[in-house]
Amino acid sequence: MPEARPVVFVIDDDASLRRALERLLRTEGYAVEGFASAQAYLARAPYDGPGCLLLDLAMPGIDGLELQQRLTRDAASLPIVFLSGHANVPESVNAMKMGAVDFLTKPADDADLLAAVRAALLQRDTQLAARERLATLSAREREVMHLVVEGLRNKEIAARLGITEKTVKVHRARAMEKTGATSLPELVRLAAEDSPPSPPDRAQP
Amino acid sequence: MPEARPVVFVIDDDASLRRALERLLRTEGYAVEGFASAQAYLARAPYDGPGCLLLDLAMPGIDGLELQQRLTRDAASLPIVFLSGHANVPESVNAMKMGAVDFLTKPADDADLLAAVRAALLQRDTQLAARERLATLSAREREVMHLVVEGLRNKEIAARLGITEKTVKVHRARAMEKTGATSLPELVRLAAEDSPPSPPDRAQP
DNA sequence: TGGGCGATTGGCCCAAAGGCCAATAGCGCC
DNA sequence: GGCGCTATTGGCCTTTGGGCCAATCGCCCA
Repeated sequence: MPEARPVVFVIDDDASLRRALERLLRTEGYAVEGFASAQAYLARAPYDGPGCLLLDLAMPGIDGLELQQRLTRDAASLPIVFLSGHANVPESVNAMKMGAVDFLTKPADDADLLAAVRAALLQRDTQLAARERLATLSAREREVMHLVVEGLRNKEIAARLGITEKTVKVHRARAMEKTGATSLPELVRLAAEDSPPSPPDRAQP
Repeated sequence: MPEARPVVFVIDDDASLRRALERLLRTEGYAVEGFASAQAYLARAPYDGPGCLLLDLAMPGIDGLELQQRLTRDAASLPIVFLSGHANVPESVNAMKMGAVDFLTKPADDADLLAAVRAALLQRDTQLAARERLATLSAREREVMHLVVEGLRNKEIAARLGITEKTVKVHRARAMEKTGATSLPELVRLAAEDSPPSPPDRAQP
């Protein structure tokens, strides 16, 4: 575990603001990485530990909303807190519909900002806990798990996959064991936390 | 079924705007009820059919956000689409965090408005479908269902409730039958749609 | 007071899910 | 070639979950 401390990725073209945010966040015990543009962030080596994004809306090149869209496409993306100076209502609403954790306006109150970051990191923790447990599953185990969670009986899954019911039982048991789920309902909820690239349940524009 | 057509409740203190919205919505085939204030809406006989709210933010007396908070407290509330003239970003973000379906600004494009209403009604349909199926459950059946969904085995539920495992089986079977769930995972998802007074998963301010 | 409904329980039996031990086969790596 | 991991399958036995029929009891309503 080289990454015990959560990392806040600050993406804002205003250098002085970045520095100010870094100071604030560091004193709270977070690791911070600043980027002057979305491109710079995208160029960074992928990160999949605990953390979140603190993202400016208006930036030269790729703007905040566009970056959000790109990142949200894959499920492994970090929760995003927007921080913007001259945003309008439609932009902020869109960002929220796309799954942003919060949308703050500059100048933001330190307490609000830290609260939003905490909320984002909490969300990330939940995400990671689920993914971590699902990560050790083999492809076949994951496949069986999904069918189980859809409500198919072992017999049906076996037919669907062209294998024996016995084998299904084995994969199913391993999936339960590896994920640590102690009941079917628990597995159902865990699996739900899996694939969800789409934000909660709101309509997409 | 006296209420086949969905009802859009328009709450706005601007009478002429209300009339315009009514015209637009009626031509789309919706039933419309207009109110000049939140109080007027609250005074109306409770409605639990298909429908949604089209709500102005700034109004004398109880404002839109406050009404949303009151309504959101109970799970039976209708989905809300905000429509506001001079809203600022924090207000709109709060509304979204509280579970609003959308937040439009005046003057709103007809197409956007109708799209938002459609999304809200769709959400309502899902809500209703779940509640309708859960409505016929007796208190005991519902109680057992919740424990089942939490992952307890029949034997444990029996001990918890101080009754026989046999009885638990009966309640469980009835719950499945009444809700139409054909598998445990299905029941889990159905029950999740039940109690949720809290908006999806975002942080509450 | 009789009927209907929900809560409880029993008995019987069958189907589904899980646990344990063992064995074979294919693949990639040391 | 051998080791380790995953996929598959078999057999056997136990635990759970469900289905069917039947019976009591308490309560509320016509």
